[in-house]
Amino acid sequence: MKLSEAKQKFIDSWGTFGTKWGINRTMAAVHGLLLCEEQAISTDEVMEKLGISRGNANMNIRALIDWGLVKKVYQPGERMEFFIAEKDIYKVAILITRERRRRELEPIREILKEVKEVEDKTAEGKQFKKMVNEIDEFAGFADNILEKLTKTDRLWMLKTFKKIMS
Amino acid sequence: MKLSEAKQKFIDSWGTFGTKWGINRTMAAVHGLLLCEEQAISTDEVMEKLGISRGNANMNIRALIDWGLVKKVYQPGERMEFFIAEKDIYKVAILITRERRRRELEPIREILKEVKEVEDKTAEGKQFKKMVNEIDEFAGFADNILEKLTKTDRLWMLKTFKKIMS
DNA sequence: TTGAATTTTCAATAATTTTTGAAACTTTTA
DNA sequence: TAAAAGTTTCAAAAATTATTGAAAATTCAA
Repeated sequence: MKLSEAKQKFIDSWGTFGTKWGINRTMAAVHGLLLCEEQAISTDEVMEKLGISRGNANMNIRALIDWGLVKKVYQPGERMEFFIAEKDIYKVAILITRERRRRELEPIREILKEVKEVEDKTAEGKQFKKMVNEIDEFAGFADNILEKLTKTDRLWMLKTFKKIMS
Repeated sequence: MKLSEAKQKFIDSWGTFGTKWGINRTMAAVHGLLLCEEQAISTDEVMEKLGISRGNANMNIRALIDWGLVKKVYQPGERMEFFIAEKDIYKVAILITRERRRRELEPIREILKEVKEVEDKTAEGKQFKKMVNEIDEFAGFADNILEKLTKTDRLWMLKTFKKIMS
């Protein structure tokens, strides 16, 4: 396999992978492209390499910046903005996990908290409360782990891994 | 909040939550509904309670069965099929994690394995390989943890939790 | 067997999500 | 300050994904 072919395959797959994680295909493809590029590249290069419009490129680059996965850099003498991806995959994983926790776990916990307060003494009501409580307890468990995981560094992660495996 | 209102809110939110996890809204809503029901219910009840068509109800119930989240049961004297959800939230989490690992992590690892084999001695090629290798190493780390997590039970999970937190 | 009850399939339609591209806006240079 | 260079916005269009509903297939009781 040639390098250009391998890069293409990686970028496409990263895009497809993104869709399964609730991220849109193009955002993930832009991320994949930037992971492949050692140097910062411009919006025009992203547009050209992925064959997408300026608006689309701009929006998805901004989204990646919001997630903390991409940084804006300026080239000396250049007026244009250039972009570079965080390459440390542990940091990438932490950033993604942190954002997903915030966007997915927190909202559901709020809902669970609300519906737990239901006033109902019937058997049906008790069963519902029990079910909701168990989900919330589990969500708390997951939340704690994710918080620890995302507040830490590679070393802690490796240590934890060893602990778990022992 | 009344019980019916709380259930409705829970079901709707579970549906929305699903969309963020790459599951379609209706599949998650059917799951939410079944989590609320102590007894097994029929396709017709699912259709009626969620206001969806027979085809839609059928497809999403089958999908939930594929994931192992729902079981088909027969009521004595009834020809119709009834469905009941797994209520143990730890088991639910394990089933979902197992399925997502299979659908999301495995395919990307296969791609990484392929693109790692690129023949290229240039600096650019080396950098690409290094990047892909790091991702694959991390994916392996995640894979191991998920495998352990999903091959085990609630007790192991709690023990692990304590280990991590200490 | 037969046929009524039930489940499944899938082409057509609807709903949702993504993308485009040009206008508006902002920043920088001359 | 003017205008060129670059960035952002967003309504309309395109693409994708989900849903319907009726026909086909299956199951089961008689």
